Amino acid sequence: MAKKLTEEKINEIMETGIRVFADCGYEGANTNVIAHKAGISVGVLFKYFGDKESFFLSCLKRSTDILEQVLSQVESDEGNTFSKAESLFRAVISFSREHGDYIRMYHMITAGSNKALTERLAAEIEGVSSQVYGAYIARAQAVGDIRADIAPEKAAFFFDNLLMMLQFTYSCDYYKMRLKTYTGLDADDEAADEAMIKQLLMFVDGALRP
Amino acid sequence: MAKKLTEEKINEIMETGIRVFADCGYEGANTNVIAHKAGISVGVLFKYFGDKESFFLSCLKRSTDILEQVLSQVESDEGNTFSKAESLFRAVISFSREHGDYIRMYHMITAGSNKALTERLAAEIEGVSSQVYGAYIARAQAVGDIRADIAPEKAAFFFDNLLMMLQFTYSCDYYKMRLKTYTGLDADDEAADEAMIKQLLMFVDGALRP
Amino acid sequence: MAKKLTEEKINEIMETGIRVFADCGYEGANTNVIAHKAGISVGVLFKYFGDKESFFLSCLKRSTDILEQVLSQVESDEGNTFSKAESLFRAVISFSREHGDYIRMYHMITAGSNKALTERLAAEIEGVSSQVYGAYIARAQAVGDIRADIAPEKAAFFFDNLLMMLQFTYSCDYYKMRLKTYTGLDADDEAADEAMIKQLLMFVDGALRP
Amino acid sequence: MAKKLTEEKINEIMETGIRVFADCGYEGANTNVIAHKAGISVGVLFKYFGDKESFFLSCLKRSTDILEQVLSQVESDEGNTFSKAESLFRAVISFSREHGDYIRMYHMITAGSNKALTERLAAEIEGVSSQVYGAYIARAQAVGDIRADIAPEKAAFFFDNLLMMLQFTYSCDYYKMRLKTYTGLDADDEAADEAMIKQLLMFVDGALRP
DNA sequence: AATGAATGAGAATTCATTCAT
DNA sequence: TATGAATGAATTCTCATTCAT
Repeated sequence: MAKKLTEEKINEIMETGIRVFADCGYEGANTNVIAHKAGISVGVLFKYFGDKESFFLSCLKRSTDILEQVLSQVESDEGNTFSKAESLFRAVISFSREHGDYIRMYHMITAGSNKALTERLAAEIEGVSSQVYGAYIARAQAVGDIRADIAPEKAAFFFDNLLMMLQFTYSCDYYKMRLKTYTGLDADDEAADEAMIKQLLMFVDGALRP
Repeated sequence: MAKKLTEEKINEIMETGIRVFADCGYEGANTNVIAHKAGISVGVLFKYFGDKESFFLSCLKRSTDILEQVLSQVESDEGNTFSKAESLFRAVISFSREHGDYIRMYHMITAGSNKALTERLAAEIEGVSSQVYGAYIARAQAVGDIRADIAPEKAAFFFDNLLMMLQFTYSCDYYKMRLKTYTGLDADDEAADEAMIKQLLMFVDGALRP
Repeated sequence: MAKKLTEEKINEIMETGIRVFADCGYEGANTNVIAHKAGISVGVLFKYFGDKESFFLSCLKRSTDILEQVLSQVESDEGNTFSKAESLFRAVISFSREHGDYIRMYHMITAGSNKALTERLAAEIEGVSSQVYGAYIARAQAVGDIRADIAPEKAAFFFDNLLMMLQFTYSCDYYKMRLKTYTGLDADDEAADEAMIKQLLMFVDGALRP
Repeated sequence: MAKKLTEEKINEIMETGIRVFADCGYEGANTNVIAHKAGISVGVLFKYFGDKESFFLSCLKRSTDILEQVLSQVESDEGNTFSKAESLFRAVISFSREHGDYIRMYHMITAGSNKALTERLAAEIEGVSSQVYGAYIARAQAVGDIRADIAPEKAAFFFDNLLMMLQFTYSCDYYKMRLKTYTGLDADDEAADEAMIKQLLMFVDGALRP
């Protein structure tokens, strides 16, 4: 049986890992369970990924890569500053809903539990979104869509802050609850998205427009 | 050996717990290690706090209580909408620096790994800050300091989102790195706070002022 | 507070111990719980009884002593062989009901769990009933109430065997169940005693009468 | 390491368990010790048997099954009431000698320490011997070998009582001592069996014959 | 190369016993 | 002398990792 694992199978394994890590946390995740759910033997898991930590890092890399890909795509689309913001909001919400595991995984690790991991992480995540949003704000500023009195890199930072919270809000149970408590909106109800997006656009517009 | 633990000692144990939970996560934290670091025997830990989960909940309660206390204090202070915002920013930054463990603990748990815990958590954290910020925005709106076209509860929500990210930024290593990447600022350098606060004030002012 | 424990209090402590040991077994019994139930501090328990094992042995001694006392009393009463047997059966049943803990304690230890204990036990229990029943059978034989073809010590042994099972039957839940399964009788229903005693008398009478 | 345990090995593990449980009682038995004695890792013990209680129940089931098997075999053999009784006595003595652990295990649990276990036990042990002896007595009665004035189920009960004590006598140290004290016989000396069997036969014969 | 059974170090929790008060 | 809080060794059970097949 010299049938090496296909790339597709490897991705499937990581997807399973992402799901389990997101649900159970790093320590709480069980490699035996992950292997079983992925339909492989533990032997393969360890042969291909080394050990639990390396496997986790691989999963994390994959999830941030995919997120980055989606955001870059949106940012590079046509459109003016304002309409692009709307597209970004929509993309973030829909991505967070569909791939909540990725977000939660990212969220979990940025909380900095497990010092050793976080440190080894620094290199791995290279600012997922900072390039994307930095570029977005820079372009907006270039065409005069951004007030001049706020430093563009600060603006990009605050903008990203709002988007990160948007991610959490649409993927983590706790943040869904929090949304409900604050605004009465249900994160799982797509019909409510318009209201959220409209208000957020106004908020950001006010904050950034010259 | 027959001297009952003072309340102070109990608090000290919880502080140790908060630090370790914040560093290692819930599953990653080792009760033997916590007891050792706190200078007590494991027996005491379990006698006073029941089991690991209850101990964790006690630690969490303590950290959120203290945060809430600080925020309420600031919010109830004198001052107009604008100056109060500045006070809040300062308070959040300074609290996050001093009690980073509290924030990281909170951050970690809201990421939602360990489903069982998160659920049992819902009741415990009753929106730490939602009342505080809700009240702040409501009062601001009452005196006409807030634009009318954004729903006040949405405004409070976005406002809180920014403050939560501020907390993370000044307490979690990953977010400090992120701040550096975006803005070049060093979260540990207090001299840099003014710039951050000033820019954030402008951002929020623009977003909310009528 | 130089008030030494009264003998009465010591007995009360042992009674508590007997109850708990009988309910939970030796390893299952918790000295802290026993002390608490007895209304004393663990300190006292260990000061007066040395350690858990010694305390257990004291409890055991007490329970067998009391059993022996009751049986001796009955055996030394007036009456012929036959009526004395009936008195013994009644006494055993009523004692087993009232002081089931004693019997269960005895039962437990004779099962030989906890090797170390059983060995140290040998000396402690000096045949609780062998003297009593030996004497009974000897006397019966002396007056010609016992068939000559069975060796009197064997007869006493089989007789005691039946009485021991009677003890278990009226004190241990498992044996109560067993009685029900076999005969339909309810060990807790005193009205059913007459049937049991009558049948047992006939059985023994047939087995022993010349 | 990847060779699944043979059924034989699994039985060997249970035999070890039976021995240790019989020696130390349920609470006193140490799973690490059992695994070590059985030549396996603790991991295997828990993988195959779930937890300590389940393992105990498995051991108990095995020991009662085997006892029942032996008794049923004897009871279904050829022979009249009297000769069958003799066969039963011989079988019980030899089984108790050979598999003393089984008997002590059974004895221990029927003593009823550890309430929870005893209850869960009720269902497991379905009267090991009551069917066997009930059938034996019923058949004897059918052919007129049993006196009519004792109810057959009572007769079976007393008969079983004597056999249970016979089991204890030939497997538990305490009961061996007791035998010695009463009769001077040595339970470990097979040469002495004839005397015991003969006397017991006479006792039972007198008790039951019409 | 893949499997998955076995391993055993490690973690939570209990409880007999001590000893400062 | 009595107390009962504190101790920490011991116990059950888990799970990352290995390696014989």
